[in-house]
Parts: sequence; structure tokens; C-alpha cells
Amino acid sequence: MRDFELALKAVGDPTRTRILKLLEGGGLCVCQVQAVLGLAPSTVSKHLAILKLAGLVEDRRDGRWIEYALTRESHNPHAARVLALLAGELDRDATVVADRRRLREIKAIALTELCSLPASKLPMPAPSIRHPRTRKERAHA
Amino acid sequence: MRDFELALKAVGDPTRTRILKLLEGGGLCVCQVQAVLGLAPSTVSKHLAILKLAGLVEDRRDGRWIEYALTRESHNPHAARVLALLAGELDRDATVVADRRRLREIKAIALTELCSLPASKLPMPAPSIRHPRTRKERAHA
DNA sequence: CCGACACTTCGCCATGTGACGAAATGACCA
DNA sequence: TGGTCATTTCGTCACATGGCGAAGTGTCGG
Repeated sequence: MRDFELALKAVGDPTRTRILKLLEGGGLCVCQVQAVLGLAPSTVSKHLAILKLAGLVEDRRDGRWIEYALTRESHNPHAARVLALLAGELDRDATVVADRRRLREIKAIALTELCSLPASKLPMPAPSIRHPRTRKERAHA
Repeated sequence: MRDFELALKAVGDPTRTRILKLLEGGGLCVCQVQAVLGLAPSTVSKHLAILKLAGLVEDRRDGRWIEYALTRESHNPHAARVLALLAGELDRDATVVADRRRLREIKAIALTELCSLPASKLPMPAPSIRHPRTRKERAHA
């Protein structure tokens, strides 16, 4: 039951759902995911770690980058069915569609220059989902 | 996406998973679910409300009792597929099996006397999952 | 009507979670 | 070897969540 819970909790978060839907198009490195979502690298990394722990995703070092992809053979027996469920859902969802469009634009940028770009230079501002106030904003209030 | 998130978050909690697996055997009233899980009535009620909001479950007043059952036609378009996923999972899970056994014993008791029984008189102590300390226990510490 | 009873709502507490920035890690290149 | 850069880890904060008991709601039987 624990494995099932892990997998469902993993997909149950909207940010992670977005990541998984992105990965349906093939493996991506962290900085690409980050560029699409517009979140801090540490945040993206944590989400990927959770997905990995749940057995939905596996990582592979590729030189300086680490590529994440949907698992083919998971250590979690429930993972395949959960991924299959997701594969049939949300393909018309506004956020998912926007994310895919944004991903296409980002894939056009070489990895070597992608990560050094400031967020403001990326194609379209990132659509964030739910933001507790940042440290700076808090200080201002 | 919100609907999908709601449905997945709903199933992602182990207590609610247990409830849904119980309901696969047919509709139940709150007190029956409560007797199986061994949780406070208010807790069970809250979980059922969450499942209902997610469109996984519907309720029907039956005199003094309220019967909950898995939805046939949900207001949530994702509900059916999530329930279908669940239907194929966890049938060998230890907790689920124990819950079903316990449910059979509880169904043998008439509703009229079930709710008035103290928890200690029910067949087998309830297997609870994760318990923060109760108010009383806290006071004692 | 009024008490009993099934259930829900409310308020509270402890713990979990998702966001961030700063510091640590680990791989490449000069 | 030392610097740079992608990624992870750590510490912190605001908010969400799951549990409980007490009080409220609504239905039946007397």
C-alpha cells in the first residue's frame, strides 16, 4: 500500500503532474524542466527526487547534465498503471498544452546556453501555479 | 487539471484508499466505515466529504443513515478512470484484506445496534495507520 | 414536541509539504 | 589543479492536512 500511496501522492501534485506530462515527450534534463516551469532549480530537483522515489521516473547522468525520463521497468509495481492513467489524461488541459508549446521553444536552445540565460530572456514568462511569498516579498510586507 | 488533482489527492491518502476499497463491495453507511477503520466519526465524515468533493463517491440519505457509494456518473470527468485504476490494485494488500474481513463481520451486526456498541466490543481491534497523539495522551505526557 | 441518534461542522494541534536561497557536490575544461 | 557550471542538499518559512473532541443539524420514534 505504501508504494501505491507514494505513486499517487507523487502524481497528485500539479507541478509534478506537469513534469510527467512534459516527460511523455521524451527525457529532459533538469534545466530544461526548470526553464519550462519557471521554478527555482532546488525546487525542481526536489520534485524529480520525489518522482524517482515513487518509481515514476529514472535518471541517467549525461556528462554535466542529468537526464530524467519516465521509467520503463519500475521498482514500484504500481508505477506503470499510474503512468498509463496519466498518459490518457490532460492532453487538452490548458497548462499542459502551454507547457508543451514552451518546451518546444526551449528545446530549440542549446543546452550550453540555456542554463546561463536569465529567466526574463526565456520565451514567454513561466506560468507558475501557486506561490507562497518569497523571502524578499515577505521582508517588504 | 484541478479536478484531476482533487481525484488523485483524494485516493492518495491511505485512509481514503481503504474507504474506497471497502466501497467496492457496495454502498456503506458512515457508521459501518467507522467501525471498520476505528477512527472518530468526525474524521470519517471528513474523509467522505473529500471523496465526494473529488467526485469519487456519492451519498444518499436513507432515513437516519447516510449511505455512501462509488459514483456511477461523476461530475468529475477523471473520476471513472481513477476508480478503474484502483479497482485493479491492492486486492492482495494486507490492510485491504483485513479491512474486508472486518467488514464482513460488521455487516453481520444490525445497523440499529452497531453504532451504539463501544469500539472495544467490535470484532477485532481496528488497525489504525498513523496516529498523532490524542488530546488525552497529550495531557498525560 | 422532545429525546435519541447518525452524521457534519468547527476549532485545535501536530505533522507534512512546497516554495525559496545558500551552501555542498560532482563533472567537465582550461 | 582550479574554476565553472549543473544539480543536489540543507535550513527555513507559510500553508495544507489529518487526527481528535465538542457542539450543531436534521430525522425518526415515542
